[in-house]
Amino acid sequence: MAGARQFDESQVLDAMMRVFWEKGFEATSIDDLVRATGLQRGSLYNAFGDKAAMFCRALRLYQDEVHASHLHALRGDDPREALTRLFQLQLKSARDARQPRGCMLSDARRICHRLPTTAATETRAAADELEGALFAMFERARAAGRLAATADCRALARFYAAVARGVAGTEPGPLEDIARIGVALLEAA
Amino acid sequence: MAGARQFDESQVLDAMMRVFWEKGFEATSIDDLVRATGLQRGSLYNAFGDKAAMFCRALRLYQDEVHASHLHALRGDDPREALTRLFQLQLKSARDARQPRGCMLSDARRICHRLPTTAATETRAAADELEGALFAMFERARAAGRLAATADCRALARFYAAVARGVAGTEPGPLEDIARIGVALLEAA
DNA sequence: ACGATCCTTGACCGATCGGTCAAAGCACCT
DNA sequence: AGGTGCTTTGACCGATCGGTCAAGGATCGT
Repeated sequence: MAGARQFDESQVLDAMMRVFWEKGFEATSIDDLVRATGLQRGSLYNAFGDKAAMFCRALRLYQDEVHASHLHALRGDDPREALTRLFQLQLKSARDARQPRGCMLSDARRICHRLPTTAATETRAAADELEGALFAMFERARAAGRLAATADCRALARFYAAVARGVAGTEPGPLEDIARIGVALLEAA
Repeated sequence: MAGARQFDESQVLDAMMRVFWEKGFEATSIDDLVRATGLQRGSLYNAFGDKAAMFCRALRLYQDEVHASHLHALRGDDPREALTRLFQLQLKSARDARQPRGCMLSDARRICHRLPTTAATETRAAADELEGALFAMFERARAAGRLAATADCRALARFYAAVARGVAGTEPGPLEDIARIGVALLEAA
């Protein structure tokens, strides 16, 4: 019954991530995690620490598996292509019934003042990454002449980051509309 | 000590609304409401019913006091003016330290599947009102020739509703940027 | 004056919360 | 073979959760 680890840590982390992603930090109970992972309470605490630490590990997995692809979509210096890629990723997530709706990061950001200090700063930093990536992309675009020299890259980044936050939980149909408008408006400017 | 109501119901409702607005439905405990209102548990339950009913009443007050002004901002057929008014309202809220950050409605929308049926449908309906008001405004604008005849009013409404959701909790500085871009992009199109 | 009715109060309920711990067991090192 | 060090297990902890209720007091109609 014991001696060495009886479980695959990455599988367990994946299960924990899905629960936190779906229900958020506060609404997720340890019993939820027990059910989802198949592990016992003691094993969870022994392996990860307390609830905040479990959330942190789950959040880090989310960053690596989900958020990283969003940041990667913003590569290059063509804002139209970059935004299209980002919206396409979000559309794919929205259409995938296996994936929880919403964004684990922006949910975490909103409640991070109730998290322990280290978890809070980590969450804040991660949540600000998208705006940073958007800003960098717009700056590359301006340098490449694909954006007016007078364009306010910071403001554009903040705007599209707000759009990205705002589409969390949206159904695929409306999300298609939003993506189309998001790209069209940028082209018009 | 008793006999007739010892409290001003509207004052109590206002206090409850602020708590629910700040912390959300799940993270708000009855004891939080007891502290915020000054009433005892029994009085709260006697006056309003259960926690979901308290939330409903608070949400209705939010609609009347806060959300209604947002819908009113979208009057007329000039999309530039309407959006500017909406963003100005949000900026004013963000600058007002007495008001909680974020939007009680979009927060409620996200967790409404955990509410009782009646509260859930009420919440959903209220949360969809902004997109409806945006749609109506864009249609008036198109009829008045202020928007291209080919403009997709539904898509535009969905897009700006997403922006409005996405700015929840944003600091005044970034919000100014977002408002400026939001209006500028529409003008360019 | 006197019930009837409503409100307030504070104790109380079972359930669940996050977290702990001793007992027991397996695996590895020497 | 026999410790040693880890994991697993399930019972257990105090705190808090949403919700209830009997007791008691104030107000009103009659």
